[in-house]
Amino acid sequence: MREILDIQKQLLPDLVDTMKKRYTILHHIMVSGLVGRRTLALSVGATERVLRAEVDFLKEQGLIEVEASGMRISVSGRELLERLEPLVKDLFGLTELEERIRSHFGLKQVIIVPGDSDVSPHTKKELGRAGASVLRKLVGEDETIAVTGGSTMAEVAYHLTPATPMKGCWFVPARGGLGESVELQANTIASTMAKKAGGRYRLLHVPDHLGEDAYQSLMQDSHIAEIIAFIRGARIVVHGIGEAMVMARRRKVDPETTESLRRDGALAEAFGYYFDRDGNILHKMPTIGLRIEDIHCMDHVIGIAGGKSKGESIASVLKHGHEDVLVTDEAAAWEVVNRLLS
Amino acid sequence: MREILDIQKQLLPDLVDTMKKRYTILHHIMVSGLVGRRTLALSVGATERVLRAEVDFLKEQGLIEVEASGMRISVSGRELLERLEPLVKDLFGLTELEERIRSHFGLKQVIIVPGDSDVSPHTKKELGRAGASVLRKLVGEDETIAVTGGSTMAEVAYHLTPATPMKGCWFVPARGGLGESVELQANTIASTMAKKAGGRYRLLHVPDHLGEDAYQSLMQDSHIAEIIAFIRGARIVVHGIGEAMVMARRRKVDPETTESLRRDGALAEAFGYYFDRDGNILHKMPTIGLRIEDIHCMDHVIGIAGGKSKGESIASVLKHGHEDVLVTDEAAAWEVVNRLLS
DNA sequence: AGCACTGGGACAAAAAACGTCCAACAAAGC
DNA sequence: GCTTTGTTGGACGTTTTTTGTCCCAGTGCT
Repeated sequence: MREILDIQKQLLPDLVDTMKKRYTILHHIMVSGLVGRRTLALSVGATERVLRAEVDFLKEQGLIEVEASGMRISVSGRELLERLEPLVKDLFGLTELEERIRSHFGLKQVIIVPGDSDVSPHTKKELGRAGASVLRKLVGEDETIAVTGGSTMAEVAYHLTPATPMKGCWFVPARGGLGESVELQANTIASTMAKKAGGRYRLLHVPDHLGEDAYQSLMQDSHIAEIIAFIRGARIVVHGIGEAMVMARRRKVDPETTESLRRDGALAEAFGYYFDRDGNILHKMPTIGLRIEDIHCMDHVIGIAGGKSKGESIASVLKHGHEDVLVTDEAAAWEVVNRLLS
Repeated sequence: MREILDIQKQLLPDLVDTMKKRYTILHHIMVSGLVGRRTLALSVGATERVLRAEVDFLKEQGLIEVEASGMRISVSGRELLERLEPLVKDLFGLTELEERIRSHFGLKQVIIVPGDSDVSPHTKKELGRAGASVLRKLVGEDETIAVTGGSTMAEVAYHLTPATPMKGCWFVPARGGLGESVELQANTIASTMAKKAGGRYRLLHVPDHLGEDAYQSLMQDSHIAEIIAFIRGARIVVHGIGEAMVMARRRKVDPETTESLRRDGALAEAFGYYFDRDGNILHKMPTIGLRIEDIHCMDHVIGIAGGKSKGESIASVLKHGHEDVLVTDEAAAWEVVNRLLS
C-alpha cells in the first residue's frame, strides 16, 4: 500500500493533499450529520467558494446528499469513509509525525518517508530521493552548497537531477578528510552531485589524521585558505547524521578519543562533530572546513538520515538546535518522538 | 491494490487518467531515448503546449533530464517506470478491455469494474455504484427512466443518490409482473430508485402468469393503457441481464416452455425476452410493458450485469445489437472477449 | 411569525491553461 | 563550413477555470 502511494506521489504530487482535503470535508459532514456550506467552510478552514466546489464534486460523486436544509453523507459516502480509514491513517500519520518533530525542534520543514532504512534498502533510496527533491526546491541561483559524506548522502547525490537554478551552483565538501572510504567521502559526493545536477564543484584535499603542526602549515597555504573561505561562504549545507560510536570505529579514531567519547556519552556525529544526548558538542574531528559557528548562521541546514538505529542520534543533533530541515524515515521519526515522551 | 485504486478514484476521478497520461509520456521518452517536445507531442497525441506543461512537471519531479538537444529519462524516471509497471498493467488492462468490447459491439460506452460478482459481493456493490454513476451522468431533466428487476438492479437502486437533474424524473418498471420475488421486482426497484434519487415513480401492477383472455381485458383498461403509454415514452432503460435457464427456473416458467428454450439454445434473458447465442429472440414472457421495438429506438439502453457465469449471456444480449451502454465486471468482460475470439 | 440557517444562481475579478509564434542553440548531413 | 532539421525556452494574447462576493428563495426550529 505504501509502495503504491509512493509511486503515485511521483506522478501526482498533490494527490495526497487533495485526498486529505476531501477526506476531511467528507468526514466533517459525516460527524456533523446535517450541516450547511458556510458552517462547514468555517470548521474545515476553507473559503465558502472553494468549499462549494468541493461540495459540488462530492455531490457529483454521490458521496453526499444535499437538500435545501443542508447536506448529509450518503450511503456510498459512509462506505467510502470506512474503506478510506486505513489509507488515511497512513496519509495523516506521517504528516502528523512531521509536524510534531518540526514544531518541537523549531525546524522549518520535516520530511518523513515511510519505512525503515535499516531494514529496507528501498527506504534508503526514497530517503535519497526526498533529500534530492528538497534540495532542488531550496536551492537558489549561483549558490554554494556544502555537503558531507556518507552512504545516505551518496544516495542523495545519485538521485539529484539537473534543474535550471542549479546550473550555476557550486558543490563543495563541508569539511576535509574525515577518514571515510573514497566513494563515501565528501569530495566524491560533491563532485557526483555537481555532475548530476549540472553544476560545478571545488574539492578540498586534506590527508586524514592530521597532526597539529601539519594542520597549521596547511592553513598557511594560500590555495587551501582560499578554498576554505569559499566553503565558508556557503549558505546551504546538506549533511548526514551518524551514530557516534559507529562513526568513530569506521573512521578509525584513536582508542583514547574513542574511550573518552564513550565515557562522555557521545551519541551522534555530524560534519565531523560529536554530540551527546543533549546536543552538546563533545569532540571535533581534527580537520578543516566549515566550523560549527559557520553552520549556525547558515540559511539552510539540511540533515538527512534514516533508520531506526539512528533515531537517537538524529534527536541529539536536532537538540543542538541549528537544523532547519530534516529528512528522515518513519522508523527514525518514531524513535525521535519516543525520546521526546520519555 | 485494486481496492486502494477504487477508493482513490472516488476521491479523485481523474487520477487514473492523469497517471495514464504521464506514464505514457514518460514511457515514450524512455523508448525514444532522446526526443524533442514537438516530436513527442505528435506521437502521444497532445498539443505542444499541454505536453510542454507535462514535460515541465516531469522535469520538476526529476523524472526526466532536459538538455538543449532534447530530453531523456533520468535514473529516477527509469526506476519509477519499473515500479509503475504492475500498476499500469491494471490501469490499462481494464480500459483496453472496455474499448475492445465497446468497438466490437458498437456501443457508446463500456464500464468495467474490477473483480467477479460471482465470487465477491463487494464487486457486485461496485457494479451497482458504477451503474448508478453512469445513470446519473446520462439522465436529463424530466426524463422517464424504465428499469427492470433483479439483484443487480437492486444494487444500482441502493447506490443512487439525489442529483439535481433527477428531481423531475419518473422511474417506471419496464415491464409488468415477471415472476420475481417482491424485493427484486421492477416495481420495487423503480420506487426505490425514485426515493433515492429524489424523483417520482409510477408502478404497473400486473399479476404473474397471465392468461391470454385476461391479458386482453387488462389492455382494455384505460388506466393500464395510460401507464403503458407512459412507460413507452421512456428514453432511457436500465436493465439487468440474466442467464436464460436460471431465470426460467426462478420465474417458474412452465415446463414446456422451459424445454423449448433449452432446445433452442436460450442463453440470455433481459426485460422478459430470451435470447440465443446469436442475439435472436426466442421467447417473450407473457406480460405487458416495453416491447422490443420500443427498446430499439431508445436514446440510452443501459445493460448492467456481472459475474463470470453471466459472460455468455451478456455477449448474447450485446449481439442482439441494441445496447448503448454496458456496465459489467472484469470476470464477465473477459468471458465476453473470449467468446469473440472463439 | 420570526430567525438563523440552508443551497444555488449570478457576476466580475483574478488566475491558470492554452494556442501560437519566435529567437537562440545543437546536431547531423552534405 | 554551411545548411537543414531538430531542440528548448521565452513571450503574449485568448480562452477557460477558479475564486470572492452578493443575493434570493427556501427550510426548520422556536
